[in-house]
Amino acid sequence: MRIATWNVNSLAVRLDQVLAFAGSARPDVFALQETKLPDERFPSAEIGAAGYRVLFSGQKSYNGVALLARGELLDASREIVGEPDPQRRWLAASFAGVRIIDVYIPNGESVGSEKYAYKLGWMERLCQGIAAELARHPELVVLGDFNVAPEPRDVHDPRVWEGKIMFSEPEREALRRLLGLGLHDVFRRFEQPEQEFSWWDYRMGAFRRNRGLRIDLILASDALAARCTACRIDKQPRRHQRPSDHAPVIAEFR
DNA sequence: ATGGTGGCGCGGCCA
Repeated sequence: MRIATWNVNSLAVRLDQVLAFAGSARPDVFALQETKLPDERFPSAEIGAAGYRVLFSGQKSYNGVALLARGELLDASREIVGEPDPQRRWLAASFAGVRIIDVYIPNGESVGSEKYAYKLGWMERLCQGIAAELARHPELVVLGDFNVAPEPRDVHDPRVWEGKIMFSEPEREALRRLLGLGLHDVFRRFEQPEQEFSWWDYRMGAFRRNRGLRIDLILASDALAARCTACRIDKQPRRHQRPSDHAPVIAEFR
């Protein structure tokens, strides 16, 4: 099974890039974030014509998550259990016996802001929600845009980013608590190039200078991580005309 | 340098 995740920063703008990537990488399950589309505008027909079934949980202008799959998606959930949230950031479903949870963790704006408090609260609720899902589904993947770089090697310059949004200690601690449920960042189970990132700011030539962060993650439960055979970031789409600011991440499971 | 680039949608918010 091949699983991919990509923050597309507007599916309306990036639909052709999504279909091109799906056609070449051919993921069985493809999680999208920041679709920025209300459900009535979701391009189900175009994606269906490419051979994917779809689930989506969108809103106008902001947020929005979607799951594309080459087969049935069962037992869909659009809210963390017991945690209604008007911001569409969670979409879970089961595919071929594997629980797939697509998340778009809040950005948090800046350390100490109201949005930062919302982010830390959301991550705490996420941890509870994933614990509940894990209790029912031992084979589970949590993937998406986490808006947190786990370790210094996931940041182009840790001295610059220390204490900043996406690399502050409370955010990394919240991510460690999530991993502590029995999840594995599968990217780090394989040899990887140094300075390998998944997001680069649009400004200041950050991509050209590889000033990025690795904030797009695929986390697998113990049972599933044991079956992971590869994980990589595909930087090619970030080189396109009108790119997303994120690159897709792909993992293989036997 | 509180900048800069991009999406949404048409002023200002969000990332």
